[in-house]
Amino acid sequence: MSAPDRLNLDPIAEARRRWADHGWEAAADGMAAVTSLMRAQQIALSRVESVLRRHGVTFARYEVLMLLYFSRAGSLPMVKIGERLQVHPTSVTNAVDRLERAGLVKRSAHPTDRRATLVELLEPGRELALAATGDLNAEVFTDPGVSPAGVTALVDVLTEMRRGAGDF
Amino acid sequence: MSAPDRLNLDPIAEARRRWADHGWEAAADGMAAVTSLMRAQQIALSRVESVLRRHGVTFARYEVLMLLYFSRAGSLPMVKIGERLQVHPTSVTNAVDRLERAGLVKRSAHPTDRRATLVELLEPGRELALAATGDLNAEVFTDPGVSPAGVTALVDVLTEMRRGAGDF
DNA sequence: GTCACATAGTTGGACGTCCTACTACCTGCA
DNA sequence: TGCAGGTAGTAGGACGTCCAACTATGTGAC
Repeated sequence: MSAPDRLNLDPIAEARRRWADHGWEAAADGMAAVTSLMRAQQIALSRVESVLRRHGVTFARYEVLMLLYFSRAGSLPMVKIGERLQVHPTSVTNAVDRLERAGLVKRSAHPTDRRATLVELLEPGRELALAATGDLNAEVFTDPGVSPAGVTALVDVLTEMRRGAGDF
Repeated sequence: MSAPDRLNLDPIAEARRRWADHGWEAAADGMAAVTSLMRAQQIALSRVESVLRRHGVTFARYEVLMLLYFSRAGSLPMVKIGERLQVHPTSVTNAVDRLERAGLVKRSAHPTDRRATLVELLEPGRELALAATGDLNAEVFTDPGVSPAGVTALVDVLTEMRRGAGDF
């Protein structure tokens, strides 16, 4: 081939250029940021899920297990789980259903509020959480795919974004 | 209350601290980065979807429309769409099914490869893409929720991450 | 030329997320 | 004390994503 055998360009950089070319300069950077975020999350989630799959859980369920693991009593009301993880109540119901069916957690009555349901971490759940964390730490978190400086910058920017969205 | 009326702390910063306390220092930053990414994506997607809902499309389908809008011929093979958007072929089938049912795109035969299917942008799809982009630019992309410097830093870090993952 | 292998697209299923709607229960105000 | 309004949790449904499996078609090596 006479043309420089140019491999694929970055699709997001291309989109950003097209945005600018169409007179949308003011929005081009934001578009690139949002689109990058979508794709990077997909990449990170995929890496995480491939590790967790060996343990028979998904990231959503793993997060529930870790939340319970770190909780003082080893149990939390459903609504607290939803608040901490920033997900819809029905997503908590879904995750707890599956964790309970797998024998990793147990639902029990709240001692004072009969509307509420406590989710309690069972021993198999605790063991799975620790084992999965070991693998995640070794295979993903110690090298998340960006330089240490990039990691810091990333967390800082996203913290700003989350705070602006009212996350905390 | 005598205690400093401390509002909710950042759940991710808390998790990071717990990670360090448990002897997982080497992984704590990576964990925080990945978790931040998950949550920030959810926030961004939510903002985008709330705008697109008015136009009757989702972000996945909007991306297909824009890809066709920017394509030279106004049409692309399914597989090309999947490659550019980095999604599974079945996700493309799903999105094109719905776009076609809505009269926004049309499937047609590929002129030389009988295995392939071309997706062609129809006039209503082109108009919807432009109108939705106008709203997205005005309501999300011009102010994505982080400072301009943050936007640049974010895109840079995520580009590094995507390149490392073999995205382009 | 043929056949093994690769590629394009679809179908069916699992899973997570959200939304709407609904039941059960709690709480504060009149 | 009693009722209105808020809160906890669940059911059903829409949607996107992936995976596994399958059909149809293209291609290269023998």
